Amino acid sequence: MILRIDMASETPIYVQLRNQIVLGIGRGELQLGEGLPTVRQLAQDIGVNTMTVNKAYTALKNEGYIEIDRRHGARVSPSVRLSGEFREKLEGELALLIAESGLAGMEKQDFLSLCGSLFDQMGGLPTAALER
Amino acid sequence: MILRIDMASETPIYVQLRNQIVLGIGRGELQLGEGLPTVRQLAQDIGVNTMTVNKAYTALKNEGYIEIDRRHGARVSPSVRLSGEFREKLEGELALLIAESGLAGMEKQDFLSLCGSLFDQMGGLPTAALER
DNA sequence: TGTTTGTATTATTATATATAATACAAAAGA
DNA sequence: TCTTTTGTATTATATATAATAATACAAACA
Repeated sequence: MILRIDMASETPIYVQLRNQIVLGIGRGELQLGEGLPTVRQLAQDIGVNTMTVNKAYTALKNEGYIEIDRRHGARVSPSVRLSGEFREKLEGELALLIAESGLAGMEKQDFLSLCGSLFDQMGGLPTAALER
Repeated sequence: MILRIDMASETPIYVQLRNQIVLGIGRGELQLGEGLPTVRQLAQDIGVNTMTVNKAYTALKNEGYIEIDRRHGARVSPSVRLSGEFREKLEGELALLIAESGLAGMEKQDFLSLCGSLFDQMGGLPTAALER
């Protein structure tokens, strides 16, 4: 899996790492149960400190995306989580994106089409087979 | 318009202000061309520094949401903008939200319904009348 | 017994955020 | 003209976050 880190971005490196890995799981580029690189390996590959990678891994672990075992390192969690607070976060961020999109001249149907298209690109989702 | 600022949030106050105002414009709570409070007034109302409010206003101005005139203060921009870079930002943030939603067990149709519902709540959008 | 794993610790640097206290130019209105 | 109000600029300070560096440690393996 290819990790794209923008050192000039205002988004912290560990957040970029966390986001890229969530995207990788969602797209199916990272299989459920698959092992992730060690913190030292990944830190060396992208040229950052080990603690920066560790911070991303710790965030992913706390959110339930990965499991960390001192024996095998980090691996994608074989199951998914259903956080109650996630719904509120989702609605808040979606409302802002939709307000911005509408004010930028985007039509409702175009927005929904884009969402549907992006959803279809997620090959690693457990509900992908149930899509109607 | 009611501004909800969470002083304990990790999101900077000026970003919260910026987001709330964008949402207000999108929902129609702030009419196009309507005047915003002065930086001193708003700063006093919510109990923050004037430069914090100024930072939010400057961001909104640079994004094209508001216009600032030393005579009348800040007012909602009567027209909308079509930034080319916005599309990339939108797709990136949407892809991440969709990956998280799918991994949380949310189905595609539920996500699209939520988006449609949020879109309908935006009463201030110039395309609202064209909705099919 | 070494090696590798995630993790903890301590220190340092840089940047972002927010506040405080002023100050200034431009425009409006009395 | 004078005063007020506007956004904005400046300088300083305090705090928090982010990232790095250099180690160190316990747990689990081969």
